[in-house]
Amino acid sequence: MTTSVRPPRADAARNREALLAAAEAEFAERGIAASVADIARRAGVVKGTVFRHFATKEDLIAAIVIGHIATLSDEARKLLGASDPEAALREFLTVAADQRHQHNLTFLQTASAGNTAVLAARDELIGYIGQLVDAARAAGAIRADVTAIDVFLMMCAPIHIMENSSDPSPSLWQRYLGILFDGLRPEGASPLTQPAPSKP
Amino acid sequence: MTTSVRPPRADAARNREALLAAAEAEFAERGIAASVADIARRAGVVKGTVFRHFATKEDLIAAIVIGHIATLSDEARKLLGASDPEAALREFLTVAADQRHQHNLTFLQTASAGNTAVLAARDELIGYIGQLVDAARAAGAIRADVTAIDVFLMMCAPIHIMENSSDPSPSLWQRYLGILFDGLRPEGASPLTQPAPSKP
Amino acid sequence: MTTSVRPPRADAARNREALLAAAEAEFAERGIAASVADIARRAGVVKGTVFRHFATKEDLIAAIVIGHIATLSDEARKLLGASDPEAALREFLTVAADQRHQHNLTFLQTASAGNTAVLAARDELIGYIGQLVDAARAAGAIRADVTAIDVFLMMCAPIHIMENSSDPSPSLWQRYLGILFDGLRPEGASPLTQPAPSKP
Amino acid sequence: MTTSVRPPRADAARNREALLAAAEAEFAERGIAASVADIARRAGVVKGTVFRHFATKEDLIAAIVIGHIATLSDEARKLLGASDPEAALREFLTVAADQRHQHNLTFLQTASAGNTAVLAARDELIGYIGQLVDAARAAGAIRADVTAIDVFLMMCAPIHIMENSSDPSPSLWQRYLGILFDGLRPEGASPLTQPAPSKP
DNA sequence: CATGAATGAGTTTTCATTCAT
DNA sequence: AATGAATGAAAACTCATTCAT
Repeated sequence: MTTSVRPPRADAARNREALLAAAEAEFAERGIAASVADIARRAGVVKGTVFRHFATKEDLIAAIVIGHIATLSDEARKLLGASDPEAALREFLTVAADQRHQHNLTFLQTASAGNTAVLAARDELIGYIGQLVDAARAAGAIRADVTAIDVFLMMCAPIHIMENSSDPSPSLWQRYLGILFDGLRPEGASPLTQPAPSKP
Repeated sequence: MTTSVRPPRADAARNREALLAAAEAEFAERGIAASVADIARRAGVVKGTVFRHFATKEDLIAAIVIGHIATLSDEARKLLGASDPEAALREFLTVAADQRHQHNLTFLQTASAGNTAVLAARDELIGYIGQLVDAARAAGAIRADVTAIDVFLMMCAPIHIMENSSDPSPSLWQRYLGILFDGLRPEGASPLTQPAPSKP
Repeated sequence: MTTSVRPPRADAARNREALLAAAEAEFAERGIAASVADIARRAGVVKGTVFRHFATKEDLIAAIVIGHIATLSDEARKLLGASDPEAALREFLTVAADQRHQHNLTFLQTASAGNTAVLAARDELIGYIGQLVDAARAAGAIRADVTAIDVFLMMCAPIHIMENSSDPSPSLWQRYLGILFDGLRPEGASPLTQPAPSKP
Repeated sequence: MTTSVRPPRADAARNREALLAAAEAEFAERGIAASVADIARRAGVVKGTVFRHFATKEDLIAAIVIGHIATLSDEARKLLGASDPEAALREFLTVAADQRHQHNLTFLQTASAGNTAVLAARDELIGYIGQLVDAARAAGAIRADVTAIDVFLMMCAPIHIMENSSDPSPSLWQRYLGILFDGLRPEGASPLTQPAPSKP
């Protein structure tokens, strides 16, 4: 019976959440240089406890990244039934960029690159993106030669572009999302010399 | 006649070049975490020699970045007189992305963000880009609302997009440069909600 | 009853003591140039452990200095109730010089000059010295124009004088303490041109 | 014929003086941590040149110390014929402390302990001090049991005492020279338990 | 004689991770 | 399950000294 009460689990779960939140905050403030010790302190636990929950600093990063990807998957799923497929795709990209911007964590992506759990979450997200893209393409809202993988790969570009600026206005990414989205539309699309990637 | 003066300088200059090359290689392989010790070893010198040439790891990074920016400035200057302004701008973006791709060093940009020498080189480059952009705009090849700073900030986007892929084909960036450039063209351009940044 | 709690603490406390002892020994042998690595080796721990106990080399030095000052404060407090105030002050200066001599650490004083914890301990000590001085002055045993701060500042002088000798006899400092103490006594005291310092 | 002109020597001598001056200034500003490189830069020469003149950093320090000792020897010699032996001794101690204070170099003493050239200069100085002391003792101006070596060893004490203060007034040392000198006078002198050192 | 580049050992400090309690 | 002390490898940077030119 897994329904039997196990109070310690509640504590552990709370610690896990506290750690994820603390880690996000520390990484946002101090970049990849955030230390496990600082994260533990911020979460109100001791260093050893971090490693009980996440075998490795990399695992902790992966858990954060997976959380963000899952949020995006949820968002994409919600948008699947939308009546305007173009608006739905645009909304998804807006939400994705906004999330990346608010949790200034693009660098964590790199740090969790090969992690298999991240890859699985990513593939799930790409599935949802595929459905958004297919609907938009069917509605003539985006060019024919653009794929789900393309959109997934381009998802963070507005934030990356913005990060090249020394002192950007906080919503500057919207400008570049606009330009990018125009590039995705069928009007004025010129043929692409490179084929779409088969794997993300 | 000046070639006969100060032979030791030749050695020092050779070391400097070797260090820059070794540093680029190490940074490309191991990211920003590449250590000065490894760079020294690769260049065949001792750690202390690195610091004789570059007072700080950051200075070394800045020297690399400045080198790349200077190369791009040269390229842009060469393209200023081109007869086809659209092709010239596209060629510049192609060269820029190709350079970034061959020396997988986008992250060094971030690491040298505040460096004043880098800023100066950057501003010079933006000046040249501005001339390319003005010419292209005058020729009706790009949308009216796009500025030199926009182009500068977007320059690395194709590489960043490509880097999100686990196993990209080596010329995948060309695909995204194509999409991006389509976004820069006047056909099908939709109004941008965010104003252009006034400073890079 | 509290002695049975937290055995690991005992280990840590032992390490802390070992580190302080090792640091004193190394500093005595090699001066301020003694390295943290050597101190760790001597204490039988690893370098990292030093920094777990003392965040900084300076903190370690401060801990040593504070320990010595505290010992002197204890000594001074004990002497407060003595029946012969002159003997009490002389005894205090003797103990102080002897301590300084046995742990040849006058230079650590300089190295921990600005440390606030050291300053607090110092001020406490000066308070006790003040009481010894007042009692001695009231008994006519020392000149009227000498203050607690004077005595505190002069405390190490016998050791400094002795250290100027290449090969002193181990109790040579007593000779100079004698001369100094004669200078503090009312007999033959000539007026001082400089006022007493208001702060140590 | 050593009288033949050797212009290069003039340069070398000038460099030597510049180095000594620069070294004194650097040591005064940055303590024993002053680096040979900084000294060279300040003297307007290159690091290698420092080592041509002084085989070792220690040798450079020794040269400075010897210079100061020689100045004191000159001063002592001048005072030998003074009519008031007490005033002469007091003047010598005043000049000595003032010199130590103006060139805040007590720490160099320690760093050049053991150097044979320094020892020789020191012994010469002690000889002159001996004559001053003998004259003062003959005049009844100082206690019978005090020797030249005592005076030599005590010479820097006023400065050391003053250096224990965090923020001393610049002439505070005069206060402690006064107290110390009172200790050297015959009035109120109590017997010393330790014999005078036979060697400095 | 001077130059200044190279050396290499050394410094303090940081940090992810392990492990006894 | 949590604690927090210990580990040990690594990092950036400094400096007195040597030596080819």
